[in-house]
Amino acid sequence: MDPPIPVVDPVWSGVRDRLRARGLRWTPQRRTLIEVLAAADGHVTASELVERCRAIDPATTPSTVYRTLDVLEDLGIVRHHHGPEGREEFHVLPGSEHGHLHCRTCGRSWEVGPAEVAPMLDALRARRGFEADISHLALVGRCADCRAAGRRQ
Amino acid sequence: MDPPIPVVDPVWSGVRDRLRARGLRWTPQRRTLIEVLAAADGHVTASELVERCRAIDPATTPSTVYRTLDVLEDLGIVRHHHGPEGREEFHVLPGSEHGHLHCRTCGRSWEVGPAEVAPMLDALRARRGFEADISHLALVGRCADCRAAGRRQ
DNA sequence: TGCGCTATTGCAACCTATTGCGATAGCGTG
DNA sequence: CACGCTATCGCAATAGGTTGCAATAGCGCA
Repeated sequence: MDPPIPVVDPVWSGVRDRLRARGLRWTPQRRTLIEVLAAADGHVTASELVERCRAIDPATTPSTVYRTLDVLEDLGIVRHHHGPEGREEFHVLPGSEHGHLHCRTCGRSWEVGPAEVAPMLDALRARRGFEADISHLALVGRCADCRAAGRRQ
Repeated sequence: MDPPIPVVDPVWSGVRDRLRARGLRWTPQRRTLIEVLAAADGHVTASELVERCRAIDPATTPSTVYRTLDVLEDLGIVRHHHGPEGREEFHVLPGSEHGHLHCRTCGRSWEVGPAEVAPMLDALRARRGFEADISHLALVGRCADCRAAGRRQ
């Protein structure tokens, strides 16, 4: 048993079984990461996750976290996309698929729902047969506030 | 063919003056990078550029290349965006502004012109006031060939 | 419960990219 | 043409991220 995690959320409680069903294993390291992810909200960078895991288990190794994240992405439990600096950012599922807007000037970011990008995705699919993955989409630019304020770069 | 690079292209021949006009300098290291860029076609990663510079001048230092690329981007001579792995890729101007499509399965990439994404950009501008930078756009997904062939990941 | 297969871990080395700093060298000026 | 200001260079150190490999430890099975 694993008492330390009174996981109630069915998404998280099912992870163990989903791993096993694939012949993968449920390890203390993975348990730690799941714990961190369950508490995470919105976007987190990989290094933030490493840090939070270390807060729980100081022995946490970066490589383990990165490899586990790959596994979880395979399972569809997390999604990653590349932030404005090219760093990986993870987004915890469930939740609707969405892309991201990053303001180059102030650094804030927003989510864009499927509806807003659907026309473009449809056009790409129709004209080129290219099926784009919206959850990996990250648009960089300038937000309304920064434009109004005339702020640059 | 390309002889030893008697740069004729006005874009490249003008770089020196554009640098000077800004109080910046024309150095052998920058000349080397310009030479490499002039010969480059399409997209190149930063490390490819470092390597090619080393082929011309073995003493080339990575930091110099990276810093020079920043300067050239300021001048609007190159653009960078983040490839599927999050690595920086540079694109040489001139040429129309465009985004990129990366096939997750086969790794190939294509360019998308302004027309194809304009509707989305317009919608974002109208609804959120967000001015997205198309040249920084990179969409990841699966191309027509891979979809037709039923290839996955 | 004990055994064995093999997924996973942790370490260390490596790669890409960035930054601080003293030394060097463009280039505008006199 | 020499001088001096300062942009740029090269080095070394650092950070984020990845990978190969030997050792460890889940977990299915008898």
